[in-house]
Amino acid sequence: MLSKKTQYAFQALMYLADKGREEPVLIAEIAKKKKIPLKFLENILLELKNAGILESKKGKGGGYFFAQQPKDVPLAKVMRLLDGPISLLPCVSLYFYEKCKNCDEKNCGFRNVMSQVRDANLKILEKKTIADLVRN
Amino acid sequence: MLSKKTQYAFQALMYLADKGREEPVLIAEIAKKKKIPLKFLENILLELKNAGILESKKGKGGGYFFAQQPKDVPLAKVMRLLDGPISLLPCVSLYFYEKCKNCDEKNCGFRNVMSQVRDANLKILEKKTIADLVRN
DNA sequence: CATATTGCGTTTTTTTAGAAAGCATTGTTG
DNA sequence: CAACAATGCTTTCTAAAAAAACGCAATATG
Repeated sequence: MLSKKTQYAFQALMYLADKGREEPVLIAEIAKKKKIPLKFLENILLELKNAGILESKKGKGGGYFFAQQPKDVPLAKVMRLLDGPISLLPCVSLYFYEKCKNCDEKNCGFRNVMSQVRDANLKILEKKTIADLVRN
Repeated sequence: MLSKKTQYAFQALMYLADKGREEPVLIAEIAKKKKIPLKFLENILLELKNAGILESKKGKGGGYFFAQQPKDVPLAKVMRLLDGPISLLPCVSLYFYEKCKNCDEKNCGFRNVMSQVRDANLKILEKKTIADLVRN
């Protein structure tokens, strides 16, 4: 399951995508509309900013907005950023790989199936973007 | 990611499947061979037994063995039992469904994509069984 | 300068994962 | 039936992670 953090992130991103990139949106506005704890959301948005997905402006008239187009932000990117691996096992992860002690990879039936699962997931999550979440 | 618990469970099930259903295997043997903490494994096997996947015999010559054929135990069953939902969101889960507050399901783009992900996962995890993990 | 807003390190609280302990129960065998 | 060999089950502990809150610093605007 996705963590609350990642779920909140998607809610916020959908809200921002819906608003367009023209004028900044207040953290407080997003928090209120999407019912997300303010300070928690603050941290989430900051992470999204540091990852280059969002941009922010301080002071009056400030707020958050997309740094790139929503259609260029795959869901997989957001999930990896906030939740870590998409794979079900470390030994099949592309971005968070860890060697599997005690198992001869390549001949491990378990690993093979989990690779299939990863591929099936990525096929969707790398292709679908934030833009796909907002067009109804 | 799968929890350690579920990973251990699959290791143990693979070991048992490999041994055949004829004679019981000691918890201690599995724990040693697969390097799983003994008492933790005890609990895991017990859960698998209570779910009807394994069977056990006490006393001398006792141990664990499959209650049904490994080819009749889909991976999804084990995962749901020990880790809960396979879906990424409660509102798309078939077995652990929870209503999504604040979102008009059916028209929620996020939910729709997550449903696709769930289906892609289940297509594999419901079809593949323990037997598929052990044949090399 | 006053005000509005994000930035960010710290701390707190809650939940979950992982594991260990200990005794109860059941089965086997001589 | 005694002794031993296993699993059964409840409880407890610990550590890590997730979720959230706090407070002040930094920065932009008018």
